[in-house]
Amino acid sequence: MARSDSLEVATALHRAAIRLLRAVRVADDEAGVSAPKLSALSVLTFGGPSSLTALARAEQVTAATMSKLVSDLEGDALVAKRADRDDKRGLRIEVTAKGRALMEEGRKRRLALLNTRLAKLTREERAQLAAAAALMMRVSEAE
Amino acid sequence: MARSDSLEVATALHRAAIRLLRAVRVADDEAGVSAPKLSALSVLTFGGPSSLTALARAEQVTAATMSKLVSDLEGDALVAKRADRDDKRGLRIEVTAKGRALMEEGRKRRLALLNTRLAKLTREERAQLAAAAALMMRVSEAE
DNA sequence: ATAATATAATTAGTTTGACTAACTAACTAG
DNA sequence: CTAGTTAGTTAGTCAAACTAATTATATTAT
Repeated sequence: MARSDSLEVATALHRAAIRLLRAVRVADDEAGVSAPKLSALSVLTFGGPSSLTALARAEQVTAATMSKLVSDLEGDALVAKRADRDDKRGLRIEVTAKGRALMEEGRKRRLALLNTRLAKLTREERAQLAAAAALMMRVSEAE
Repeated sequence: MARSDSLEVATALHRAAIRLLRAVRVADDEAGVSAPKLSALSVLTFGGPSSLTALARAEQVTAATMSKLVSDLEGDALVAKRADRDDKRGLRIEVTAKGRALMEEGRKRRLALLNTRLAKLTREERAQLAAAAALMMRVSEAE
């Protein structure tokens, strides 16, 4: 890997991301909540309550897409929608205790699948992946 | 990142992979061929002709899913299906010249989007991402 | 040799998550 | 106060994933 040329890196990362997601989908299916939903729950858990628009932006999807996701989550009592105090158009979406529990559950299931595989890597390789994940987030950010 | 604990790494990678794919989807949409299709084309280009089952396994999807993808690709003349010489049930799926060209085109478009962002990283960081991509492929492999 | 089983690919039908477009309600500037 | 903007929803479409069922061919066992 002498040059670390952008085209190669982009392609390799793209393929690797596709594979990784397909590999963990199995575990996510078992959790009963899909990856996008777990991701949204995770944002709400670690980032706190949020408006729909902000959540959509954080997850890089349209408001319409997020509206549906949140409705589904609400239907399963994993999040609660409350009216914004100041802006009557606005929502304050927050995770419920059940949602938090299920997110942790999902994380654990995902781990159960990935753990065996990550365990085969060295400590250094895992650290490398962790660092790469941070870089990927930066690279994926909007301009 | 003192501990590089598997749960954290798994979660971070998962989220990073989701984000990255959503970020590049924009470019892939422009290419006229979706990420899964480009991925299959890429496998066929670099790995050579393949049966449907083998291709499905390589892409970690069911045969039914791959059958549809390949049919669509065939409809656009990006791949050709030929009967296997030895096994009349089997297919020999190969990329056409058009398919190869389009795959390169897709790669370039993806690059146009990611290039600006990857360019902001240092050479070392890009190398780190390239190495991470290889690790992700290993981690995503079936047992 | 033939019957049973397994494998390759396809088809039908469902689900999920993504999109755009069109809408209502509410806030904000001029 | 009316224009325009912003927040969220709804309807309708599409692609990609799944399972289950079907057809055709191969393989294995009796």
